[in-house]
Amino acid sequence: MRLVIARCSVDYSGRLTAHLPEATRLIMVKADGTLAIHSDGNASKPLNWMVAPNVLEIHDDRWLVTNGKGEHLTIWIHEILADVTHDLGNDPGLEKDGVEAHLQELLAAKPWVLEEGLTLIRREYPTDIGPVDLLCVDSARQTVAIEIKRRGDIDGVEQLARYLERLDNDSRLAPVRGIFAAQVIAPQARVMAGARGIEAIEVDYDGLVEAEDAELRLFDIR
Amino acid sequence: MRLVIARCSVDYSGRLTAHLPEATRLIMVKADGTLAIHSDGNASKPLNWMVAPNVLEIHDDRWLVTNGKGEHLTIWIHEILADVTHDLGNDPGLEKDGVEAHLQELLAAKPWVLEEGLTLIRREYPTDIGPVDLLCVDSARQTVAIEIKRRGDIDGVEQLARYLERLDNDSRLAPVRGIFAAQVIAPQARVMAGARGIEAIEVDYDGLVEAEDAELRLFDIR
DNA sequence: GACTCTATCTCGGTA
DNA sequence: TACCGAGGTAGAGTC
Repeated sequence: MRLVIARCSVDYSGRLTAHLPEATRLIMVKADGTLAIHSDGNASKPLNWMVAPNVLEIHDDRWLVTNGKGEHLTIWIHEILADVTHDLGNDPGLEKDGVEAHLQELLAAKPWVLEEGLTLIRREYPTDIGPVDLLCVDSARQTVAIEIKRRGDIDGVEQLARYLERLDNDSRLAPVRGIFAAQVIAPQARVMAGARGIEAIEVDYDGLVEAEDAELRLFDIR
Repeated sequence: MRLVIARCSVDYSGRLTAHLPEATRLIMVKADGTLAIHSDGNASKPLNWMVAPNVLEIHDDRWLVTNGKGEHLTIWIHEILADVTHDLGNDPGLEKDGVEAHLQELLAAKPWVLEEGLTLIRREYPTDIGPVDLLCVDSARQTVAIEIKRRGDIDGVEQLARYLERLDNDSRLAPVRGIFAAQVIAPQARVMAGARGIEAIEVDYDGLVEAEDAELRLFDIR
């Protein structure tokens, strides 16, 4: 990683056109070629950037960065105040927990947690406006579409309502009812779900994880 | 701005929990307190961060960052390889051009680009759930509500559908039909628009800009 | 301060 | 590769 502190001005042209007047800034160039220009305040995001893959041409008075999509960035270098390079090596990367994907996995494995007798048909059931998180059948053999969110807001309920509208057009599945599952459901989302005849269920994520761990321990004593 | 290169491991807990195994990384601390941890590749975004306002406590073996929302970040410092501070001063900031507002301007000036015979009534026509981008009349004197996006997605179609519902309650305007205009329209949005009787039109932004430039040159020879 | 909407969104997944 | 949805979205504007 190369870190340059420089007085510079910048022009970007691509998805929009933008200009940065002269000031002192940090130019960060990563090993893969990704370049970012940071100021010292007023934003955690860079002022300008160019992601890899790109081509960096370094001239005395300016740096030119171009990519294959017709975007180009010109950094006019007025004065270099510092210029250091460090080899950071490969990064093992971030380990996340507590995201929607994991919640979907847990509920796909045990849909009956949401309602006694639910059986999974498939995850990511495709419709022509996008995939439904889970498609199930209930104990009375009615089709149930399930939308899963970490945080249950109004737009999630609307998303599920749209899926239900599409699925009801499929005579093999209709009539389809909906379940909106989330760790936390906002009051407005609950109201909206009620108005649409959709059941809103809060899920105990930590409880599910614990239950999963307990089951694992049954087979694999550690 | 303080730049530290260090071997470190990181734990974040807040909106999710995440862990970074030990590796060499850049820790960037901006003047306002915003902190970001960058690896050397595979991402333009920081691996972890904490935006201002926050509190940074520096100990020998670890840095603790906390904010008022119950999030906390722990950086375990194993070895510091570099540590420099630069005063960058205030940044004059970015000047942008070419966003949705500009597209709305261009179409307000020439609604007939979307459909022969369209005439503008007004921009940002108010309804009780928010302003419609453009309200027009067509050659048959029917009212037309137009929603403009840079990228046309399903939620934009829904937004326009809600406006149409409101506008149709106004007997001076009804019946009102809708046009959904965007530089690019997603297939799902196209399906949804079809289902709602809304016309979806992709707009050639660059072409409009060129046409505008050409017209300017007619009056103002440069 | 809370809410809404945009974004050079970024990023990861999948067809 | 292109498309699609999620995000610790961030950030700007409005009420």
